[in-house]
Amino acid sequence: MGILERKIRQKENMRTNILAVALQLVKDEGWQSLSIRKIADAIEYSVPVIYDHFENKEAILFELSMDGFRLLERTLEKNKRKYPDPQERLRAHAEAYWNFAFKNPEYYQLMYGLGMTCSGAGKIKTEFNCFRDYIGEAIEGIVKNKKSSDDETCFKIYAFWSVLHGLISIVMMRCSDIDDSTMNKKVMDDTVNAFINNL
Amino acid sequence: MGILERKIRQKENMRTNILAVALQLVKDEGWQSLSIRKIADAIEYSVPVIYDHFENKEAILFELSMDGFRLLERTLEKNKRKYPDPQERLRAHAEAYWNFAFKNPEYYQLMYGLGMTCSGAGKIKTEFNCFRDYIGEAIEGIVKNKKSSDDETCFKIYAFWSVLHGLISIVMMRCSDIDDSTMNKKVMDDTVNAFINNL
DNA sequence: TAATTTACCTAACGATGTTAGCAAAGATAG
DNA sequence: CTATCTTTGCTAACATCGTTAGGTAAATTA
Repeated sequence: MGILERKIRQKENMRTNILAVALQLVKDEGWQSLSIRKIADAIEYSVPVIYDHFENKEAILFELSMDGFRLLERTLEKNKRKYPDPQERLRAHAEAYWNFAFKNPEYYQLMYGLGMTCSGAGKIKTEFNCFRDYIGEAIEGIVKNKKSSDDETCFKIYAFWSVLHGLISIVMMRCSDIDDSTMNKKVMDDTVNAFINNL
Repeated sequence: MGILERKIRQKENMRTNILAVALQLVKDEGWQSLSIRKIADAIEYSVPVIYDHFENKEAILFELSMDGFRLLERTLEKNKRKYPDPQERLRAHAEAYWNFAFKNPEYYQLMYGLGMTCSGAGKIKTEFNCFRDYIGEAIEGIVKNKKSSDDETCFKIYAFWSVLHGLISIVMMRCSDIDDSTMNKKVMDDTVNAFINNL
């Protein structure tokens, strides 16, 4: 019978609706002002309904965080098919990571705990760290014909990721005194170039 | 007359006591659980007394953040006197930055908004960014005899800072899958070496 | 039609940041 | 010494937050 299916569909709709509405609220007003009551208002239901679909607020943040990682991963996966040359691929990954961060700052802040109380509190982190794996694969591709120990390769992966994440964080949290966004991007491009040339 | 002075002294004592107690609470229980009421409890006064000394909670966080920057700056200033050679100085600054972050994670998290709602919300940032200036000075010292444009030097400053801040953030937020702290330090040392050799 | 499950809401609890308003103690002036 | 005024500190409240208990009415099943 279709009734059960309809109910399941409705329940899923409600769930995705909550997530969508929460994300929109965050885009409009920032993470700090997101509240369960505002979500309830926006979906036009009372507060406890939200708790039929999520255990607590953190579960909502966790799910949104996963959405962020999935969104990023999709682009990286595309790059993997599009750029067989590992050097080009690494450049594309860096570009994608940068663009992702500044086109979806809400997601990036949530995923890496910038300027907000931590979401998954470490649950996600190691499991879901797509970027580390994707740049790791590319760097290994570049480095595999040269003499380079496993440790050295691992170090390079973290160094590469760090400079990207660090620069994004500094710019996003307004710690940088460079206002011009193209200028900031140039810092990244320069650093990525220097890094790749020295692999 | 000494009465006024005594009062001023008492008022200052109260103020520093609030800050000290807040910092201790944070060290014990983390930023997320710091509350005005807990501070009031700890100083054995009622809640509104706190508002005689600070405009709001954010003002307390701001002041603690400044303490953090001052604490870091003191070490950097020592390095400046201790290491006349800019290369050694830069290495010492990096080491100091790293040590500061992991000896005082509460301060570092507050200063750069890691895993917590932002404090000064950008007020401090550009004014008080001692680290940027200190490594900038050292890098300029290393680079000044080579052909290097102002832009290039500026880029290098941010690249250097980024890799340090990025790596610290990744480790501190448990995004890294390297557990061993000496191993993480080694990643930093390696990256710093590579960076300096390529200046 | 009666029983049961589901969907949803109102109202509350405890905790938060913040503030109004009052009481008591201290300082000052006559 | 007394009367005024300022300072100091408190109680009690407000609005907001996450979360949950308990009830009502509708939808489903028997």
